[in-house]
Amino acid sequence: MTTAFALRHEDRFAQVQAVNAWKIRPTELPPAREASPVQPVLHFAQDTGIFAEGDEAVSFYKVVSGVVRSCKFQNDGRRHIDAFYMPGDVFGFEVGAEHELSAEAVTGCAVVAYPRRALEARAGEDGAAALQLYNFAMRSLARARAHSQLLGRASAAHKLAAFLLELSASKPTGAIDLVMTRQDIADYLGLTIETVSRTLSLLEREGVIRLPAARRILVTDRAHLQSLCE
Amino acid sequence: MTTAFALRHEDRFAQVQAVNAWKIRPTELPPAREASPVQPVLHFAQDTGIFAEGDEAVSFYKVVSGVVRSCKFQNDGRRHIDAFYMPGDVFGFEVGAEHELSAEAVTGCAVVAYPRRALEARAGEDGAAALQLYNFAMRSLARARAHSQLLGRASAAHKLAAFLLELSASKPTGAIDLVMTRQDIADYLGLTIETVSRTLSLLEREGVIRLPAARRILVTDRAHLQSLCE
DNA sequence: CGGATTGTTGATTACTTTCAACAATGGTGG
DNA sequence: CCACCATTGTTGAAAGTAATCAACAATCCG
Repeated sequence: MTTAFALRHEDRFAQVQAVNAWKIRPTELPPAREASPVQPVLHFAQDTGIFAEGDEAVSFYKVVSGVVRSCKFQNDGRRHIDAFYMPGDVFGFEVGAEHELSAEAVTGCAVVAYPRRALEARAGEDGAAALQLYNFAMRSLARARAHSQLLGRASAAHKLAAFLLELSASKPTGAIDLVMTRQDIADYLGLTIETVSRTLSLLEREGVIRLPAARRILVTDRAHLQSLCE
Repeated sequence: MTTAFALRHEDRFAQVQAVNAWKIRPTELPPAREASPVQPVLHFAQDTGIFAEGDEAVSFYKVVSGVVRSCKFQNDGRRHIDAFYMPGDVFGFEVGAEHELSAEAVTGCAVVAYPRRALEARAGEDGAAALQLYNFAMRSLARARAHSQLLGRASAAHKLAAFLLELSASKPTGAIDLVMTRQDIADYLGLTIETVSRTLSLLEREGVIRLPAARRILVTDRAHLQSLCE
């Protein structure tokens, strides 16, 4: 067990290092003009880091296109995914000077960086801006609470059902195109990839979903899925 | 299983109802003067509700003395405890108009209520006040993230170790006086009371802690406790 | 077409929950 | 002050669920 974890940790670490070597660092970009209402759009290739744990938290980010994950690598080699951010979502909020989580591009994606110092300075003068900042933080808080409740929930089927409902919320057709791997889902739900895979297969056998391809899920019985979340 | 859950749910529900019948509701107090820098202190007896899920979120609260828990009752009868709040902590933040969680007095306690409307209005004018509000929200966010990571962690021993370290952080002597029940701890960590009890006994047998009384824990080997959290 | 990555499935093991009984504690009234 | 009862906590045995180990299938890329 220890060996396996250690190996996984080393693998992951090596991977992260490799990624960092060629990732586009926002801190390497010319500083944004503080007064400019339009911020530059940054592009990140799939599986590249946007910022890493311990980096100075110089900016907030808004997803323009693609999907971002924020995650924490624990010393036992496990990875905890805190959240997936979809277009429109804001991420990278921090209390202190440094990022406590890493953010990585799940798919190729475009994000806008908002310089934190400028934003917080402006909030000190402009109340409306301050309230907006506050509201973004509150939204993150609501999501974090919901995630805690999801992780505290008992069964794997519950977790998967809640996750699928979250993903399909914006898709009335019930067709979900997963952009994340099984490992991503597992790390988000506190499960293993095997359990994720098995549970999806189980849901398919029960007629709740269909899996025409590994990355495509059709929700055929949303009511049943909802009943699993109760 | 369903029956057991249903029963538990009914029991809990009845209990909450009974509690609500005689709890002191902040909304029943005369409205605080908006300009007043000193807010009234509210007192709550042990196990009484401070606010309930669905209540209009009229105030934020700061703990003066005692301990508060915020929790959510799920439809399967389980209770999820989102956080414990100690003196100095602020709770009751909400994005929307209603509380998404309930807050209850773990011990007899005193809290100060800050009228939300007045505070948010003031934040619109006074940038410093707005930033303070923002910082409180951010601190809640950091805690919620840490809690997610705790719940995502695998073993019961890990969870208990992290919980004990959290509690003993402010106690250099290593003596913890628990104010919460095993059920509270279980609902906070996503475990059952039996597992909490067994795991504590296990930690005692391993010489990491001592349990001179049910509600008293002595941390005898903090390093070992920390190694369990990695 | 290989080779690597990603995903699925089976068998076994380990851990937590459940069910059950009992012990300890604390408050109340005789 | 003590006996009693309710609440809270502990422990054991059995059952259930997810993790682990392992093999294999499918997919994607160069």
